[in-house]
Amino acid sequence: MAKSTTPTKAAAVRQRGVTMSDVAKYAGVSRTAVSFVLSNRENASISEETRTRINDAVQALGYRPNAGARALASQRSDWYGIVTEIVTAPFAVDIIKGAQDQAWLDRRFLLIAPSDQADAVGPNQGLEDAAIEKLLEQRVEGLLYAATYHRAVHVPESAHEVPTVLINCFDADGKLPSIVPDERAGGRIAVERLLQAGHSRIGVINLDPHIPAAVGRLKGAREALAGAGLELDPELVVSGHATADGGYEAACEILDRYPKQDRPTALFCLNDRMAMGAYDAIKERGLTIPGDIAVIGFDNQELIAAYLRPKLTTVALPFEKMGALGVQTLAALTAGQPITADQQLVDCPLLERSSV
Amino acid sequence: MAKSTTPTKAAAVRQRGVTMSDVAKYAGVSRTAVSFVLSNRENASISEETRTRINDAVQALGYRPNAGARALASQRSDWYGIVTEIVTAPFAVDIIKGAQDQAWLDRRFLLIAPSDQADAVGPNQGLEDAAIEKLLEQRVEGLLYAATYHRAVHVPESAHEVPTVLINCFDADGKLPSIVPDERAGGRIAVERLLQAGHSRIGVINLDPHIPAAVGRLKGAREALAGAGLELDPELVVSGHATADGGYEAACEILDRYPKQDRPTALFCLNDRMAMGAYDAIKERGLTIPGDIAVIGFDNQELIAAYLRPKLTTVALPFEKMGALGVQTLAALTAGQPITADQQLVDCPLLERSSV
DNA sequence: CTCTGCATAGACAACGTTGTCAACGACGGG
DNA sequence: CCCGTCGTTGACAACGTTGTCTATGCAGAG
Repeated sequence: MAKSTTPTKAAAVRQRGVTMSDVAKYAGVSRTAVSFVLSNRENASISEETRTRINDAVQALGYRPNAGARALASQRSDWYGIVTEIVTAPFAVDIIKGAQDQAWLDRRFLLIAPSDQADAVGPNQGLEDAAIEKLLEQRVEGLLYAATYHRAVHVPESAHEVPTVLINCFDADGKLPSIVPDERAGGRIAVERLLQAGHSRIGVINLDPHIPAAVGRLKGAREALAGAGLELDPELVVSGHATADGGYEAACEILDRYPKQDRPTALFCLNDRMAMGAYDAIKERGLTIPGDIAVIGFDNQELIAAYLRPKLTTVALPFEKMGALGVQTLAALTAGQPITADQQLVDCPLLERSSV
Repeated sequence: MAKSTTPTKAAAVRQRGVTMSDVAKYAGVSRTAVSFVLSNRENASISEETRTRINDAVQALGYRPNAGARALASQRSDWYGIVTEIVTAPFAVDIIKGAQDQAWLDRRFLLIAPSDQADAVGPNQGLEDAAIEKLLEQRVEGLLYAATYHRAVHVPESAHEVPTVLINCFDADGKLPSIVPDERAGGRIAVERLLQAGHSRIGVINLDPHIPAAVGRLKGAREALAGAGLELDPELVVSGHATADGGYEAACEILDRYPKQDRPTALFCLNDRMAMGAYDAIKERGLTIPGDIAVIGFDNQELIAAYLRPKLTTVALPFEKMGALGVQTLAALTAGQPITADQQLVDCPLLERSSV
């Protein structure tokens, strides 16, 4: 600390560019000494006194190391890049949050670049390549590639030049490590919850049956039923658009198809928006939730799940955790761990609210 | 373009660090020439042939300029920093999206750093300072400072070292330029819409009356009424928590206080979550929307407004636009425009849906 | 009183650019 | 045939670090 001058004042005085030499001069020591102290290298022997003298000088002058110069000289940067369509379609923002927090803990910086992958091949294919190119120009040490919904992706060639980890998606070419939600376990836990509540005839409002989310969640549902000695009645599985309207229609179909005694007593909706529609269908028929029909969702889209009446019990997608794990994995890779195409599954926790 | 070798192959061959000299050697020209072409400086005279030869070499070698070195040498960087609590509380993500898109257009990079401002002074005050510090170490040319909800903020000292623009908040010390939503015009347009639909007795579900959003929106509401020769009945303004429950309670109070003929025929809810609660209160009383009571919201929180039944007419907060405008303003400042504490107001457009 | 080792200094070469300059060969016009 | 211009070159000094190496002053041990 400079004795009486406030740091503010010193900062104001400073004109562009206090360098290491300035610090050295001010402290009356050599540049070498300053460099040693600042990057506290081990093999250096510096007396406690010089050390504090240098630190004081840093404070007094408001010295700020030039990250670019440092990266240039040391051939390392503290940066990771994340390229994601989440910037353009902010459904899974929590991935960024998780990654950002973890990066911050690791004292690293996240450069966020936009992507318009949206659907694999598109008019904006160029944007994504350009984004990665820009990131590589900044000499990021690794890349994170995140999608808004769980699916296979084709990663641009250039991403292979540095360690790359996929989040909420996986490599169609099977070369890169990825981190995805454990859809199967999620499906299982959802249906187990329904079974535990005494339901044995369970309707499923399915997504497009080809996407990984649907495949996994359904598989989990079957496992749960099998565990109770039951089977999934294919007639009770209805697919619909992944929207409230889609859910509404699917629910109508299931509810109207059977006489009361054969009607399912619970609905497993493969996402919360569809559950929202299902709510309407159920209420419209004068039925109550969860009294007549229990409903369980998937995704935990806060604004929906927490505000529906009754509040929706659902399985959460662990976006934040995936983001954090992505950074950790990347850290391991950049530290030299061999790159494999491992897929890490992250748990989807059940959030109990009031619809079961 | 390399004639037959695919760019892929070339890229794979390349081992860390193709430099400008490599390009020069490959193209059989001088480094100077390459530098001229790549930064296409005006005063250079380079023949078309050399130019293409150099570009080809760049392609063939997969040369990628080192952004750090460039910044070091030219004393300029292509980076802006944005520090925001939006990373931690992703309500207004669209600010980031807008800023990112605009930055991309300007061929600039946005470094996004987290903040926990949450409430001005807190245990995490340090995080924000550290974030700005980190950003300055990267030698960003300007800073954007964004909040999740419109309010006054205290910006850390160090932010004054480079041009700084506030988004969705303004400087409590009145020194920095800011970009905020035009709450007043928004309030006016909302109430005008109700008036236009024939309502003259309008209830207002207010936020905490001290926050800028409430002040501005109410003022706008009064102006609209005045324009129609009416006044705002203070009894019809009820404040509540900014939640669905808060809106529910406030709506109950307004609806139950009067006999049918004196009851307001429309509710202006100062945010969508409160409107969501108001919907419940209205429906509970057997009233219809918009038949018996028209409802208009504010914020346009998509997941709510677009999924309520009937869909909610609301005034949108122009997050994306503010983000973009922030970057544009910053560009002007870094280009040398003098820094003033101007506050730019951005329009809040009315989104017509079905609740009026 | 010399030897050893510690704390520091000073020099220098990288790192990959930008930017400025002086200079050169070739070519066309006068 | 000389001169100016065009297209280009090569040299060099920045930029702010890291990293490595040799030198040096000084204290304490033998």
